[in-house]
Amino acid sequence: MDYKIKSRIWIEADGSILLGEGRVQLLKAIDEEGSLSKAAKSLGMSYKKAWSLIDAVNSRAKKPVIITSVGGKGGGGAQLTTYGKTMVNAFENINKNCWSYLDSQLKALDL
Amino acid sequence: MDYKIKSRIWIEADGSILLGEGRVQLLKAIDEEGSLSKAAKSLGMSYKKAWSLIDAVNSRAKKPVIITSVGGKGGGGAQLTTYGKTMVNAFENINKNCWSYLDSQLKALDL
DNA sequence: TATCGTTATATTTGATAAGATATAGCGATA
DNA sequence: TATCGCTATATCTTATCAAATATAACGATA
Repeated sequence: MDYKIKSRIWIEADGSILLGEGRVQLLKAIDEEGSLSKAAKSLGMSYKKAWSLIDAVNSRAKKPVIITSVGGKGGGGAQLTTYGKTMVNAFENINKNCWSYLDSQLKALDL
Repeated sequence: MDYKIKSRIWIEADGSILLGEGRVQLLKAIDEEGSLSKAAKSLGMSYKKAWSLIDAVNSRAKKPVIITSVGGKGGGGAQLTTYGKTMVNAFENINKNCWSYLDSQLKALDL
C-alpha cells in the first residue's frame, strides 16, 4: 500500500473561480453536444447547475467562452468559442503536467 | 484584472486522505504547542475536529506521525515524530514548487 | 486519594451546499 | 400563429458537513 499524491487546480478571476475541472468537463461536453441541456444530461448533472456554472464562467472570463442562443430552429443551443477552446486546452495541459510533476516528486522522496 | 492559477495538493493512502494543507498546518501547530488542544485553539479550530484529523492521519500513515500521551504531569500532550516532521517538510516543499510551476505555466500562455 | 489539564468519544444542533421541481420566455419554422 | 426544444430563473426541499455541547477516562503529582 503506497502513498499517492493528488491535486486540483483552478483558475481565478477577480477572486472567484473561473475554471476548474468540473467546468472544463462541462465545456467539453457542450462542445460535443451543441447544447447546454444535452451536455448536462450527458454528465448526469441538473440543467440548473450547468447553467449557473457556465453563467459564472462567462461573466468572469475576459472574453466569452460559451455563446448561447435561445429560440428558433431546434430551440436554441450553446457553443464553445475559440477562446473557450484554447482555455480548455491550456487547462488540461497544465493539469496533466502538474500531475506528472507531483508524481515524480513523491516518488523521489520515498516516504 | 488578471487570471490567477491556484491549486490544492494532498496525499492519499489506501484511497482516503492522509495529508492536506489543513492537516499540515495542524501538525505544525502541535509541534509548536506540544498539545492538541492548544494547537486547536491557536488555529481557531474545535478540539474535536483537530482530534479526528490527527486520528485519521495516524491511522493511515505507514509510521506514527503524532504521539499522544494522556494523564500525568500537565494532563498529557502530543508531539510530532521525526517521521511526521519529514512528511511536513516534504509536503510544503512540493506544494511550494507546484505553485511556482503553475504560475510560470499560466504566465507563459497569456490567456 | 483529590486535583489538574489533557486526550478520547458520543450526541445534538445549526449552517451551508446540493438537488428537485416548476415555470416563463424565446424565435425560426411550418 | 401554433409548435417545438432550448435557455433562463425562482422557489422549495433535502442531504451533507461543520460546530457546539457534554462527558468519560487517564496518570503523574502533591
